[in-house]
Amino acid sequence: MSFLSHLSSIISVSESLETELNSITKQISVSKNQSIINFGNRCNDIFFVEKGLLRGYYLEEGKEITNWFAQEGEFGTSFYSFVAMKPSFETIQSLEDCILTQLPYSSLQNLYVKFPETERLGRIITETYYIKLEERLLSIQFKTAKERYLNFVLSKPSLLQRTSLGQIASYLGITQETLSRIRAEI
Amino acid sequence: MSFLSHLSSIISVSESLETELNSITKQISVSKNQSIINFGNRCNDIFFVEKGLLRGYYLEEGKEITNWFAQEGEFGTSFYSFVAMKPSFETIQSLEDCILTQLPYSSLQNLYVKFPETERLGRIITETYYIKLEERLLSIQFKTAKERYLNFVLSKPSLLQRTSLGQIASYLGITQETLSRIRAEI
DNA sequence: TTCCTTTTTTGATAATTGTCAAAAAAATAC
DNA sequence: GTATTTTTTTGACAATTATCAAAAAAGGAA
Repeated sequence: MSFLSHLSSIISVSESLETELNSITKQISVSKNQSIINFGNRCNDIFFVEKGLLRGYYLEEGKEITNWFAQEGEFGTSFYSFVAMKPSFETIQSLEDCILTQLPYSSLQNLYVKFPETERLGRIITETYYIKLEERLLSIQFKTAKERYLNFVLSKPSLLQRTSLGQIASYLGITQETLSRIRAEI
Repeated sequence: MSFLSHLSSIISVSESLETELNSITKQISVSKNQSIINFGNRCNDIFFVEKGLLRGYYLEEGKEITNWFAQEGEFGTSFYSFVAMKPSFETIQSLEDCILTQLPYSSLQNLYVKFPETERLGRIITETYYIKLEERLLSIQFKTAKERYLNFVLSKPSLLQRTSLGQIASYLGITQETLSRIRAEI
């Protein structure tokens, strides 16, 4: 689903808003395995994935810890950095050749002022992501590694093919070795 | 900090908005150990804690798992239930005698329409809570039980006195016995 | 294809945390 | 103040997951 139709599914997008959105966003192509944002830098943009796959990861004692994946139809950004305009703790990387809709922070802030109905968009999108995050927290807190993996397989089956085991393992909060063993015994 | 001054610290609250807020919210007193929302029911309200302490908890195999605490100046609600208007998975309980500002879902939705600038409030508050949740996720995923407890002591010292060990332990994703041992060795 | 690199699997062992049971301590009620 | 209930601590043991090391498998490049 494209950026505009995604937004249209949440609020009605007037013609003038559509024009404005087209003028402030940019479609960018990113080839596989590029770092779009590096940790330590401010993440000035939010990206909507039209095609491809992004992931955000932290470095924790030299190891890459996947914090999120963003597939087609999802947003990817270093949320803390983007919202607080502080340096990012995470690196955003393309796991495939991507087509992204890029929306800069400042344009979004102006958009909120110029088209107040987009505040609703921002609120609803954030609410949706909050609920997903809460689900994930509970899953990490109270499910076994195996249950979490099975849930991942059910909820994001396509990512199994599109990512590496290590990336999934760290997303689920387990080591790659443990995940490999879990897969062996299923 | 009261509900109104909390909101005023985020956006400028006009006189008419203030009047509206006063008319749609209700100050309620709740004595200690009351269940304000029971799991299985829809959570129709968001509560701002003027005084006292709330917690939200899940029942997981018969055990109470604390999902959040809300102290003075913070909001408490069953977020998923309130936003999605679905039955709540969690129970909200007063841990002390409380004075709460109660804002019903329907009034909030009307407020968003009547005072569009409040969409911004909703967005910013949700963003803030999202960032806190993300921090907590990372802490649970990558910190040891001891590190999480020490971080809790630093970030919410007053809750040590106001809650039980079991409530804190489940909030941190560990058993009460383990937390007791962690405390013994510090 | 063949080599080289990266990813995944497997093995042995250790560390962390959980479970179940009971005792000790603290809080509350009468 | 004493009894009762609740909370916290301690002990013994088990389960889960991590760590370190190495082998096997898979994927890419020339």
